[in-house]
Amino acid sequence: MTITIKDVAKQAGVSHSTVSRALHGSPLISDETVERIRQIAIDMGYFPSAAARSLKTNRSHALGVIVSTIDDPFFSEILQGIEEIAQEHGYSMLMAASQRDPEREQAIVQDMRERHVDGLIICSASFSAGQRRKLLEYGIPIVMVNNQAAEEYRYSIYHDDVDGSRQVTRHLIELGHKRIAYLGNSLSGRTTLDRLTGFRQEIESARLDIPDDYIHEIPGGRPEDGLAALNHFLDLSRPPTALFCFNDMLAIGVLNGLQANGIRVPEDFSVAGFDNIIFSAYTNPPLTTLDQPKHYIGAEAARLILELLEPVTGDEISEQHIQKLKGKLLIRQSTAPPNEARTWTKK
Amino acid sequence: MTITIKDVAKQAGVSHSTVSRALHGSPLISDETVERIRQIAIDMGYFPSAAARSLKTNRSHALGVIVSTIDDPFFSEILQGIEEIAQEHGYSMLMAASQRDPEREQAIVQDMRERHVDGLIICSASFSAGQRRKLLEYGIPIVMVNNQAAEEYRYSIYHDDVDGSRQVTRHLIELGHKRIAYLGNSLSGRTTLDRLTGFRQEIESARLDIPDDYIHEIPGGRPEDGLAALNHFLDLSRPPTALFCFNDMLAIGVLNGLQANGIRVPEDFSVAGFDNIIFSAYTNPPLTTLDQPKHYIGAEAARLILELLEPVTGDEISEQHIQKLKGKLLIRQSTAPPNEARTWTKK
DNA sequence: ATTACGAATGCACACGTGTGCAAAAGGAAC
DNA sequence: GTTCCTTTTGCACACGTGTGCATTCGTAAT
Repeated sequence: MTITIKDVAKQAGVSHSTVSRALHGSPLISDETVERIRQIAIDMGYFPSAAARSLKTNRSHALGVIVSTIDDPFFSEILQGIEEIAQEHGYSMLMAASQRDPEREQAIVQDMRERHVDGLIICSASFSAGQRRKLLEYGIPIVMVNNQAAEEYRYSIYHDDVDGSRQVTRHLIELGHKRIAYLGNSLSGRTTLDRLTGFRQEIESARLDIPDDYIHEIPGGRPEDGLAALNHFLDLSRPPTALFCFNDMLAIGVLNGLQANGIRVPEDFSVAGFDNIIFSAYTNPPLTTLDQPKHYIGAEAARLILELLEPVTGDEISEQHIQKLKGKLLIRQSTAPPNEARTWTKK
Repeated sequence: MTITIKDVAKQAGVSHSTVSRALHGSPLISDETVERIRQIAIDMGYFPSAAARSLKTNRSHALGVIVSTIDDPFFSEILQGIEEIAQEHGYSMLMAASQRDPEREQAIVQDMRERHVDGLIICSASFSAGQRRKLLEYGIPIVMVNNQAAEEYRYSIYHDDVDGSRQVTRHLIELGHKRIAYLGNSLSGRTTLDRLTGFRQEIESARLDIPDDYIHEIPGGRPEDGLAALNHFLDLSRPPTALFCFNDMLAIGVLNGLQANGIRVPEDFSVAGFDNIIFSAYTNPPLTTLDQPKHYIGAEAARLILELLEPVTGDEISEQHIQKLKGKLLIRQSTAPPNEARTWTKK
């Protein structure tokens, strides 16, 4: 038996409207009645029904979060940032993973609409344009995080991948490397393209000449993918002396493969990653990478969407808010000046 | 303007009840009307309001998931397992992180009640008995995952940590180690105790004698904690030859610290972990650990709670369902026979 | 005593859906 | 045509809240 606002009203000898107002701290109700009703409500163990409230107010006080996959340490940290801010502001988090499957994506969007989430944060590199249109049409505020079509949305938070990539590449060049390769993840859409662009810009401005097969893209971004992709570079007649990986997970796999082949890092070969996930500080050797402010990105996304929902008076909500965050190069021990003499042979 | 069931009814020239029934495939409505109404609903872009439905039916079709922290690769994989099953059955996932903070925990429980989640999965080593009582009293089905008080709940899925721990310890003993230490995480409540128990059982049955300071507990389970804790063991006058860590993250930190001290693994020192998180295959050397079926644990938890909500006819729901899953020892390269002669000195 | 007025409270409806029950419609049998 | 049964549909209420408006009460001013 759920106990409702009416039960409290009966107990207090007032109407249910009075109770409703009292619990909301309406100035229409005298302080003493407010206190009296509050106490009775607590004593009776009353708690409001989110469903009823939502039905009446058209607000769910819930944020939808769509992610491509949960068990990726990169997204995890973003999620953590989102969750903290949401909870702090009394919002709940409805989470779903699309697994890059269009059907799932559609089902999720449908569900978010039915559940009337107040706002939506999408942390997925790719997201169907059709679904996006549906959501906009329906008028639900969306904040995109690190999306490939970031500028096409009104509200978007993303990391400046071009800049980050240039920082890493410049670092490798400054170490003296001339044969630098890039390993991308083709599933990541524009993210990998941006990083490739930054890479190319620096290569070009240093007037280096990079053969086509120094740029290699694979459909995946996990350690095992990096491990498998390493052979492509090692098998080249003139292999690179440094490899810049799309993300840390790939880099971790690469480090592993190099180790297995007896190739010393960084003496014989330099490796750099991107993201600075928690483990990159503990690889052997610790990984040079770009520290992307993941937690902050998540928190900012949450703050932005909340701002859209509850505009602070005086604070103008701009028509468009696109925030581009810059990361910081983190030099650890996986990069060093090149050893021009090839000292290793593939096992 | 949201379009409702009534709008559809008007358009179709029937009453809203007919529409409601048609959309639910009620046998009371003729097939042709069902089809006609379905089509109209689609054309008008109608979609039901979860709030209204939930208010009326007292079911939210949402599962609550409480986790102590999101950005832990161990929990991530469990979450992934839960999400897949939930989505498959048309349930949404309401997620919240307690951060081991009692206040947050209470706020979350309150919120889950208000939102009327149909069932709750709690993946948190510790969970306040008070909150638990509240939830039970309110009649909301709970499945505990890897909780320290697993047997006190009616429904619980957990990993047999004692058994797993024995497998790991036995492995170390069989390698010939006699000076084996255990590094625990005091924040993990019974989980660490179980692993310690398993450890002790094997030590005892092998008639080994372990000094008290070979057992060390710290309040944390991340790489940096393991790194910091390593000194405790290295500073002993008679240090161990093998260290069994509460989890892989600690072990990763330990490996790092050993590396920094120039202590070779596994030649000079053996290290074993627990959980088999994704990175433990890529440490240097790859980590010997206990493979806990994380994804499966999550999926089973979701299946169990769904079974409680939608009992399959004929399938008796037992009064209590406690599932104890066993993991498998995964021998990699971080463990080897001991080197009795101490070959290293702490830096 | 009457009027005026502000403070406090209750009435009644709405939000969008589901469902028991009555009613209507359509045949079929007499 | 009447009766009876089956199939299909509509009426009306309920779920738990929030809120505009009317109402009541108490008090002060006239």
